[in-house]
Amino acid sequence: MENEGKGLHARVLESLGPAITAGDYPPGTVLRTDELERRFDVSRTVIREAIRVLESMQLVASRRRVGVTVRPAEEWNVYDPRVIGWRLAGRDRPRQLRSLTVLRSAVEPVAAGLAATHATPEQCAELTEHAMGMVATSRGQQLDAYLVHDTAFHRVVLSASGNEMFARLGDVVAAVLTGRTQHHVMFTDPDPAAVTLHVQVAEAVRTGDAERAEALTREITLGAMAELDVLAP
Amino acid sequence: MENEGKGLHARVLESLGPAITAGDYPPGTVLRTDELERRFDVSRTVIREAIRVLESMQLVASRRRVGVTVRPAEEWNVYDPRVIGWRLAGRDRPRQLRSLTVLRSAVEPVAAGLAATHATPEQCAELTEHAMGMVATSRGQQLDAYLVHDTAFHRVVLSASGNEMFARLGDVVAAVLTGRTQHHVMFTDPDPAAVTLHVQVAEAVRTGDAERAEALTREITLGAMAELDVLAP
DNA sequence: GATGGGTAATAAGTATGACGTTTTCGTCAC
DNA sequence: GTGACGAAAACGTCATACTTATTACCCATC
Repeated sequence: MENEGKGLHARVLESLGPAITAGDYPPGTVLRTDELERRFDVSRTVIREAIRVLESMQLVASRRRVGVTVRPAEEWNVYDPRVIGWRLAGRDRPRQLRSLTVLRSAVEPVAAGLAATHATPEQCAELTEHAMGMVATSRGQQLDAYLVHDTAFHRVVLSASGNEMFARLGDVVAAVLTGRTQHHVMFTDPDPAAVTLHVQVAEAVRTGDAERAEALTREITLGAMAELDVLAP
Repeated sequence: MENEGKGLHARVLESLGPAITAGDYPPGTVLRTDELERRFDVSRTVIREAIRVLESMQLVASRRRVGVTVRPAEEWNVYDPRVIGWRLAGRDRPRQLRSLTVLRSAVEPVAAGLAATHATPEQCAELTEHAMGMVATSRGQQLDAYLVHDTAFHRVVLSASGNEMFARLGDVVAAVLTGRTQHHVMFTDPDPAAVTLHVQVAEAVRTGDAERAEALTREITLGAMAELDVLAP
């Protein structure tokens, strides 16, 4: 484990969080703090702080005289980056990947459209740079390098939209793209059509063509949706 | 204050959270725990638990020898319901309202399209029911009753999409709609065209016409975006 | 036998004092 | 001026005692 230097409560969190989000504790399960104390061999302070964080993610609810009860999945803060990470690492990774891809397909086109009217010259430059990078690494099993440019590209688009809520989805998109690459088994090069679309998006944003940027990005995300049946069965 | 029966740490949270998200403490400001102890007249335990929660929202970072430092707004967990609530209640309410409306305009059309193929008969019934309710309350200063049906309608759409990430945005949309009504000064009745659109969306979802449901919902959200300049200057 | 109230048990909430640990900053020697 | 060493400051952890809300059980009453 790499739990050095993070504080004990973080260690407890990294154990309980994944377990709960993986469904190891069905909704309604009660966890008593003194039991957790013994299980992790830490003080009440530590357990309580971990519980507070889980509570703030709506993963559990703490009630007097009854204990810490696990809440049903519908009530979780599914936008919490840690919850997303835990679920992506756990059992229902396919389900989570689908959810995120659908979310992405809704958000990114709109973000690209906004970027076309809000992007700074620097952001436009970054965009074309990464699009070029994607072209350069799209052949010959350079999937790792390709992924770097791909995630950077989409991060810039979301950021350039000027909407803070969109910008914060950069990590989500990065996770989806990384997940896609991991499952691609490192053999097939990226779809050339997709690469071209990215170049065109960069151009549309640079020229301020919002409608075109949106439509092109929608094509990209539609492609991601199409891959989904192979990717997350 | 209505902080009865919620625990002391929640009281501290409800004081610090709004203050931080309102920008009362510029990024980099340090809060020392012993100072907070005295300020709120509670024990370290309570302060520490509140800090842990703020830390999990990425509002602050706690570092040894230096204290609890306020993080820049770009790093906040802006999807945390409490953060959203605090910001909506605070100084940059207009900004937050814009962000959320844009997010909504991206998500809801896609959600409606998915709902057209995923909605259960019960959900279709609820949809038409609330659309009818909107029609019935759209005239004669019944804005409160109208709002109830409006929020319920959009909640069902998001829920019927079958995407958990969309479903969790129900509260966000409700907040936006409520905010809109509050600023409408209770004099002008809802736009009849918008009401008609809702009825048509309900019908499109019921008949499984995804494209139509999406397009109609996009018109609704475009209307919301248009209102924005008056609403959140 | 069902109902209602009171009481005791239980588990979380709070307070406090002591100690550990890391990080920073200042000082001192070189 | 540079380096290393050490002390101080703040959070981190632990142990313990005490408080409080909630539940469940028991007993009396109807």
